[in-house]
Amino acid sequence: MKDVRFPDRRIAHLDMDMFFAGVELLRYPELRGQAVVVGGRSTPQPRRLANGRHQFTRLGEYNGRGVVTTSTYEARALGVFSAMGLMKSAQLAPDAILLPADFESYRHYSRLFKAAVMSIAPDIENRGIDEIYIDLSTIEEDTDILAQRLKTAVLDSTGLSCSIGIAANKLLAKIASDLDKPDGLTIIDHQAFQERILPLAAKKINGIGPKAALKLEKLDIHTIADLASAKPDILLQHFGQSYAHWLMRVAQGQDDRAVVTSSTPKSMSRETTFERDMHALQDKHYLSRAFTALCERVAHDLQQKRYLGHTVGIKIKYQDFRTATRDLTLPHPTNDAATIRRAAGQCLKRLSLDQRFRLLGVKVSNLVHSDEIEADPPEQASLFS
DNA sequence: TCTGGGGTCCTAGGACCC
DNA sequence: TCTGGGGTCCTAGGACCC
Repeated sequence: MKDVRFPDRRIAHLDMDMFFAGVELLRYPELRGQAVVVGGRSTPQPRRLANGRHQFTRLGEYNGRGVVTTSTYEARALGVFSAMGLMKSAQLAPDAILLPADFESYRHYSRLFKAAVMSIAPDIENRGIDEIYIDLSTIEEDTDILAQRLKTAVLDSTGLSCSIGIAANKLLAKIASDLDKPDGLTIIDHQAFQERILPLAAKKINGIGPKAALKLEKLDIHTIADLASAKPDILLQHFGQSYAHWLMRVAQGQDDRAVVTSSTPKSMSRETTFERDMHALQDKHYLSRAFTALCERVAHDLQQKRYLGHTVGIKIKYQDFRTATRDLTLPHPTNDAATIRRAAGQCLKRLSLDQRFRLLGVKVSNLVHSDEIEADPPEQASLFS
């Protein structure tokens, strides 16, 4: 049975509700209903007391660098959101509970909810740990019933709620999933597009970030409706040709991107922000060890996933937040820590290191899967020996 | 003591090749 | 020797997303 609201495709976007914090609440149910924040680089684990209860860290006790990874709705009500500096959020909500992030656990629950969805609708596209697109076009089932079944499957498999948006394409499904959070189910047909999408701020569109939004504001374009009725000349004048055309299309709710069910990685990287800003000479020994450790972690990641990379790159973020990158393409792909370390060292020499920096990163890109690599050809020398 | 870590994609210039 | 156009790879930076 085709749903008349989706004559062409029927795409869902499923977004877990405050995912990391939700997983933590499964572990510490006594925190339910409280302002809880997950994040921090040096956040201690809660201590288990003799009486079986836990002793938690309060946000106000935190000292150091780091940002909020996620927060419960109660914490958001106090103004504490993802990506906010912990020191700043501590001023807003000193009594909020602070928990360390446990990505191992989040990945576990991520696998659970994705498997639950795939048991009903196999065509999913991963968009990170806590959200997916689902192509429902080929499933013969009423949209509302199908969506409810998906939500129930996710809840049964994880104990966590999610929000689902359904529309004729990914663009609108994504916006829709955010409209009735938490535990939302939002279906966007033509009428809902007019009534609920057009009045939204332009930056609600995935792909219009802070920079583009600011430029649009200056052109007196605030909502998606404003964007839809903007003069093409104006957009072409202020944005590149291709971005301007994309803006015009998305403002009409048009998007024909496919749901991509499999993809191969393009790069793997590791980076670290130091507790304090580093100086290349004064902190030479510490930095050398940290640099090598990053290379080893990248190499380990590559080996585990069975990839090799042709290009090794580094990233530095200076005191003043300027970032600089350098990279080097090698004659042969590698996943060897020492080889990566040597190449990264070459890159580092090409950067100015007189200013202190707060972050150092190592990246390997131009990846090939080890299955695709032929056995090493015989060395030239051996041909003549 | 504001501002993490892991990614993707796009643009643009220069080298190099045909 | 000059002229030109197209294509690909490499490098650096930046916007954006979760």
